[in-house]
Amino acid sequence: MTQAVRHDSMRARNLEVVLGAVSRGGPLTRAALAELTGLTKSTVSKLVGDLLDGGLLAETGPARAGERGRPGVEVVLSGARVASLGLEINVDYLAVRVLDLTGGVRFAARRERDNRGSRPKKVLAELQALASEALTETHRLGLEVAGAVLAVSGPVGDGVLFSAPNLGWQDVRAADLLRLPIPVELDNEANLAALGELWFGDGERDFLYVSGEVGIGAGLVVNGTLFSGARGLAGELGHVVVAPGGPPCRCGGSGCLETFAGQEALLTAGRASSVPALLAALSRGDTAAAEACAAAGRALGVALTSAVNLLDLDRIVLGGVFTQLYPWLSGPASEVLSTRLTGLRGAPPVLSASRLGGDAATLGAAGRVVHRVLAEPAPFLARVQEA
Amino acid sequence: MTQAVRHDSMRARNLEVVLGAVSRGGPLTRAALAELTGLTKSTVSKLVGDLLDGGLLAETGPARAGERGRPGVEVVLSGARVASLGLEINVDYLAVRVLDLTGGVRFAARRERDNRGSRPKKVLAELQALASEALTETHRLGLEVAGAVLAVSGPVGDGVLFSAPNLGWQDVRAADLLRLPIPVELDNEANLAALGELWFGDGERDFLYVSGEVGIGAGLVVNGTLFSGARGLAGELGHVVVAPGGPPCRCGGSGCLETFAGQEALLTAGRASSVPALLAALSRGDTAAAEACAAAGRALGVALTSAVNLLDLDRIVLGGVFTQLYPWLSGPASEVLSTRLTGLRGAPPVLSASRLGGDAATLGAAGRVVHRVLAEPAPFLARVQEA
DNA sequence: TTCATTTAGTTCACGTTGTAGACTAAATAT
DNA sequence: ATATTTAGTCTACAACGTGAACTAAATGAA
Repeated sequence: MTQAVRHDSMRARNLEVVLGAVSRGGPLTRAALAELTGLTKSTVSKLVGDLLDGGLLAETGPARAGERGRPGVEVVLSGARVASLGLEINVDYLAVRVLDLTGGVRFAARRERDNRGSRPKKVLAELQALASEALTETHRLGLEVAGAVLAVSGPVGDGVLFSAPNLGWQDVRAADLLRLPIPVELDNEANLAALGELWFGDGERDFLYVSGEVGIGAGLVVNGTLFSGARGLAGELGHVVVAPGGPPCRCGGSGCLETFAGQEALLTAGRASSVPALLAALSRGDTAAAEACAAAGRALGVALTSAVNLLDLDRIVLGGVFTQLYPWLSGPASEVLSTRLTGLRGAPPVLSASRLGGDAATLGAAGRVVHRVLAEPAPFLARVQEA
Repeated sequence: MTQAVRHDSMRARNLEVVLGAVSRGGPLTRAALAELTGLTKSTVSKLVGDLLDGGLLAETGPARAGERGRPGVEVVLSGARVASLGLEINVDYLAVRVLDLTGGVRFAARRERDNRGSRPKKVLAELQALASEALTETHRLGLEVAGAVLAVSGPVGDGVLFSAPNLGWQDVRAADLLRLPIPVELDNEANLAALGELWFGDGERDFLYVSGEVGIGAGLVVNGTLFSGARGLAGELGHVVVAPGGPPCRCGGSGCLETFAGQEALLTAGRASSVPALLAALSRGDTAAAEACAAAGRALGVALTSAVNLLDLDRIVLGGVFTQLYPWLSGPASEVLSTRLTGLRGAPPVLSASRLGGDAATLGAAGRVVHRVLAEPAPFLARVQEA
């Protein structure tokens, strides 16, 4: 149900509106903000004053426009008070990243480490060490950490990682195993990478991010918001049916996308022992490797056709190993998309490789906390006033 | 961007909250509303007073609770002021329905008519006559018509019906061809039927409505809201790929769901000349007809598997001709769903037949106008105060 | 029958918040 | 120097929700 509005929530909302406008619209003067939000200059002045006091905004000095009239003083997001922590567990590394409110990276670390088959407890202990390091550094910088989000690859619901095909884990409450002084939230890597791409990459308001790892996941962004379905399990692109009579899949079905374009299938077909080996083979012109990628690309094209028909996408970003394999995958995939989709909807969706690569997930994870602060700045201001 | 809140929009929002609470929570006293919304009794009293004056709420007399204390006066939605018009163009009929704010049917008419191949102008002229009749009757009842929505089967965007496979139409601005004294909005039949099922049938907060007509469309409801994708073209279930090498499809691809479970495919495989003929054959135990339905059911199961994996559905409602074919389709379809989905997500989604049948679309169309009034009652109240 | 008790709804002085316009500040143009 | 233009602040004011006191209307016990 929509919440009733009272005076305090009216104020909270307006603070949010001003902060949001600044975060989207770069440096803005109070006058410009009044114009943008529809609030009066005096109200905007008060709101901006509170946000400045709270350390969420900062003045950048006079805006020298060279035009007539008194130049306005521009305000921008301030990175001086609030920070957020993004964490990621991947097959072969652990990663941490601290962002300030402006989206600036304040700390980043990555520990290369083969997590395949390691027990959750052990991996999370190591991650906790890394996170503590990040927190110490953040406090040293005088920043207050507003929250943390942990990215794992596999379906997540209600704080539980149901399965992680790359790690061999099942039903792990990963965030609860971390002992940190701030609350940690758990989410799917594909979803968070999609958000990373939205906020820091070339994602527009609407696109699908495809994460090719051992399994294949996807994060869907519609209207600038993540779509996660009824129970948060949306985006299982890997088990979209590509050929009903195809190879059996670990999900119990057969002919899922994963059986054609999952890492295992790719390496087997390409006769390579690892992704780097596959890439090496590709760059020296190995035909088996190239044909393996082409086949995977065609399967991906079929699965994406279904996705586009259901979800009305006009942009698809390929991430994970697909980013590196992009030159060999994208041709066959977009050919399938064109022939199957142009009939009904004019132009087929645009395919592109992720620009952020492996950083997308931690950026999205930390970014989610940043955006939560931007969406609800009131508590941070109240705390200041108490002091 | 989120809009800034001012005194008038605060009031508008609170009116909306109270009205929404009444529309969901049946008859409620002012005291109960205060409890529910978190507003004080005095505020609720004022808001309810305005809504009563505006004719959107009505008092039902004292709530005889038999308990101690003064009994509260319950208020309910009032059907006495505002009405809405739902229109539908189907292959073999035109339909009109008028609902009041309470969801009560005030007028309904259906003109049986074979629209296959008729020119848009002609069909819409007939529909306009039907709609005018409905409007006259509505005015006679003293109701003010807040708006109208027209349902057509085929993808719709920006007021244009891009293609209607059942009618043979292309790129028709159907709503603009109607000359009515109220604005008419155009939307997809599957989407509107999904909303009809949500508001008047057994749709819960999350489900997929599948509309089996000549083409196969779908309407997705998530969290009580219609999901329509970036450009409003989501839900093209008919062109989800079921078998990449399958029969060619009018969309340019091959092996789409429509080539297995579309009306044409069904009738050819079942050796029947029409849907009634197919049903007759089925009920007398014709094996070709039964096998045709089973095959369609399996194909539907495959397409729905992809949809569930992408969208995280736990409930699917079959509408259109699939409602009548349900007994012969549902077994094979849900068998495919179970074997392909139980591995990853425990229980497979629940399949059911639409309870509203052919009424879903007009109900959803008119219901959408009703819900718009409930979501924004302020203009109706202002108009009263002017008088 | 009477009166205490309980719950519903209204009234009104008050607090919070945004508004409008006057006013001050700081730049450019003439 | 002075007019003009735009930015930002200040202040009286209005809109709206709040909260406590108050009235209304029921039940239950003496």
